[in-house]
Amino acid sequence: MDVLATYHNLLSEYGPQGWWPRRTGDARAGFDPIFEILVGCVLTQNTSWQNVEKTIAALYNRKLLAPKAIAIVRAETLRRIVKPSGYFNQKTRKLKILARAILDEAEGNSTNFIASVSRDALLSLWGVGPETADSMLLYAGGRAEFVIDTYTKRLCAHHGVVCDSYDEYKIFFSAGLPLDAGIFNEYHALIVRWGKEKSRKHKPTEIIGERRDV
DNA sequence: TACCAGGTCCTCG
DNA sequence: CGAGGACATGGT
Repeated sequence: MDVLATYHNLLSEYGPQGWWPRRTGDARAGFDPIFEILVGCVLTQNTSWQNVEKTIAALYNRKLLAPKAIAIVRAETLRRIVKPSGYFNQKTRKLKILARAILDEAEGNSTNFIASVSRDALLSLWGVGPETADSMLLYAGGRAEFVIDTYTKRLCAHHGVVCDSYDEYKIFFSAGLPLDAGIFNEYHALIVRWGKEKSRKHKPTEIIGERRDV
């Protein structure tokens, strides 16, 4: 599997996917666009983005897209808002913990937090595993950390590549690409797009990308 | 009606 | 350490 060639093939097949960061950048009161990304990373764990959007919109409407607001809002209130995203008990706790970390370690400044936090520090937070940590660092922090998810593993398997661990997949992709956060960002989004396309019924898997294996 | 969705944690062998 | 189960809602 040629990692870079596969990227170009996916990009030409699907075009840019327009993930984070978004362009909505005006800093209205109670709205922190970087924090929104961090929240999205948690909420989308094993959950469709469509469901996550309901929660993000509700948080926005209630001016809760900021660490301080999440830290002080009643857990029961937050639980109801998180509900459409599933796992609402766990995710409510995860958001509270994340917000508290940003307050404690960066005075509530999400941009400073994600710019200075180590990957290990993120992983030490309850509810942040390797994929969530890398998503945060890549999409909120603009750092070149490749994100591995189930679709990524499927794409590899599709090309006859199987690794033993998250870290091995990550090394496999990182080693095959320029260390460019923009490429990592778009590539992961394209892989998700590919995975969705592929899993659709009535639409058999198409071979996308190189097959220089065998 | 089942299965799946941009995973993680906990428990057990 | 790896496998297996729990967590929960909404769309198809």
